[in-house]
Amino acid sequence: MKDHLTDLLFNAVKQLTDELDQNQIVIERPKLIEHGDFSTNIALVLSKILKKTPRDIAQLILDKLPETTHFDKIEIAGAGFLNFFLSPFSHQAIINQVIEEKDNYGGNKKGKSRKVQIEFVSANPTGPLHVGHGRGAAIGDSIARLFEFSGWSVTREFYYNDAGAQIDNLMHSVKAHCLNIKPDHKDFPENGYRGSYIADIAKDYLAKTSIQCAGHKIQASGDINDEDSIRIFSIAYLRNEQDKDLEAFQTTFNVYTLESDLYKNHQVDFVVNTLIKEGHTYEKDGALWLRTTDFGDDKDRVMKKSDGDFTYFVPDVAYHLDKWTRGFIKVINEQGADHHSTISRVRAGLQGLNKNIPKDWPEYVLHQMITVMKNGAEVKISKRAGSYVTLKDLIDEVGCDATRYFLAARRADSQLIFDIDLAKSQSNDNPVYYIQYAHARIEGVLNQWKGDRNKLWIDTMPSFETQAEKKLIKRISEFPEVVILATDELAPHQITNFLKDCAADLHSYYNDSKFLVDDELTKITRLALIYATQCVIKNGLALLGITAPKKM
RNA sequence: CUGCCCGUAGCUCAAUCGGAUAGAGCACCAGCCUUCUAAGCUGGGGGUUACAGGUUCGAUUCCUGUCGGGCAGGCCA
Repeated sequence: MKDHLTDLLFNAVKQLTDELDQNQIVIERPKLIEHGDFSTNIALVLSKILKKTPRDIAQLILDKLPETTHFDKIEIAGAGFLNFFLSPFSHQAIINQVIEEKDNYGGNKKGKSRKVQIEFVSANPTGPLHVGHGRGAAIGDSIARLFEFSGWSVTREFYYNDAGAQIDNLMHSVKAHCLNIKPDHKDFPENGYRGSYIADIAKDYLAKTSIQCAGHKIQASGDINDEDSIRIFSIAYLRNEQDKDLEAFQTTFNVYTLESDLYKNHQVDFVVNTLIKEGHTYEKDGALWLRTTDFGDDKDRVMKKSDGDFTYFVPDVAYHLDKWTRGFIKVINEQGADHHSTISRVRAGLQGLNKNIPKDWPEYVLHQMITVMKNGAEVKISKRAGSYVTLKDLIDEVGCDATRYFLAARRADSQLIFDIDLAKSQSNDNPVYYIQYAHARIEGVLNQWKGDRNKLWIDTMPSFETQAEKKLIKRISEFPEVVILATDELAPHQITNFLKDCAADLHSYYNDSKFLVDDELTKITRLALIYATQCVIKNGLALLGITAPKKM
């Protein structure tokens, strides 16, 4: 419909001037129903070129537009906007289309089955997942669902930093507990983790428990001096915990990549050697440096420390080379904003490999930090201090659906305040229930009708008269465009906003009109409309990983 | 000090890559259930979009500066 309108306008404008190409024609969806179903500002854009007032130009374009069955009315409004109002013929077509496509309505094939990889959460296995990881999970998983709905072949991936100094830290913390050295003791590792979960790990380790992790059984030796065993057991323990939390959050992954494997398979060595060979490195102060300034960084970075270890971003580069080698032309990394400095380093490292990797590859979505409030005070999240608001706590207290909604409903790049008490007290009138309620209400009506909803279809020209009906039809017709927008912008919150509006339109309609009326034609028409709405809400909620209940 | 993100109703957040009268929810006020789910609807109050300039038909959006918040700038991850 939008494309059709663009064609019509382009052909009309061509008769006035040839100084305009097709992609300059912008079709918008007006906010107010009084402004129609579509509108264009083309006359305002042309006023400078044609040296006429926008309203005069709008009239000229209007005169050149051919007759069409799609629109009832086209009018000039405001400063010179052209507003288009859909005809009953179009209303019928839209509703029937939704009913026909059902679960697929709103999706598209723009991805053409191309591969996209989305990495998110990627928490270090040094503690339970907290609210910040939850935000990453909600946003990352929803982006993945959006890409699937847009016809991409999606791989969801989780990267474990299971090597490096923080893991040693973890091991020493657990070991201290095994030796009965508590966090407040002077011999407890200075940078150790002080959360109570460390004691749990130590207890299970001493009890020689076995843990299921990534399909393998990891058995604790119970030997206090066996640091490797403590390390492996601790990682397995925490990975297992994280997996359970993510499962409860309706989030799954296809691939888990371990940092330690990048060392084992010599991928890190390969990256370092290639960078040396390509002449992007130098030695200084006993360390090996990468000249990232060649690629836009403001400072060169150390790759290999004077003690022989690599800095964290070197395996990151190796990991991304691996992604590239696996054929992912499109890669999206969802991370916390505290990682923003790694972007330039990873990209610089990849450029230095001279493998024709695009400069802006991979793409990043960075979510800002969450401020957690509890009992009117800010909770500082610190793994080392052991203060926590875990994802599990949230799911238990607020519920999976509401938590996912809340965390996905805001732009990633705005800081947000999560008030635990407020979330709990409002759990009953949380916006997500408002949307789910609309879905359940429709289900109730359809059940009482007792007809076969799969045979719902409008085959005579419908007469939708009320504002409520027109608004609702316009809304559901916008869904495919919202999906495209949300996917292009990597912004799931567009879906939550849309659903809230869609539910509001439905509730208004519900209070405005009765559906199960005596007149058969009116009844079928109205039921078809709300059934179509139910499909849209269901599909939208699915993009957010939120359930669509039939009863509430 | 430098770079990135942000600043919108009392509070939490939107605003279709520059559009029409800046919108929702919570909170507050007044109405609506003998009829399909009142977890709902209808109406009302509440704004100099941090501030000052600039660009143009038109700015919450783009540019410059100031103020305020967050995150980075470790041979930590």
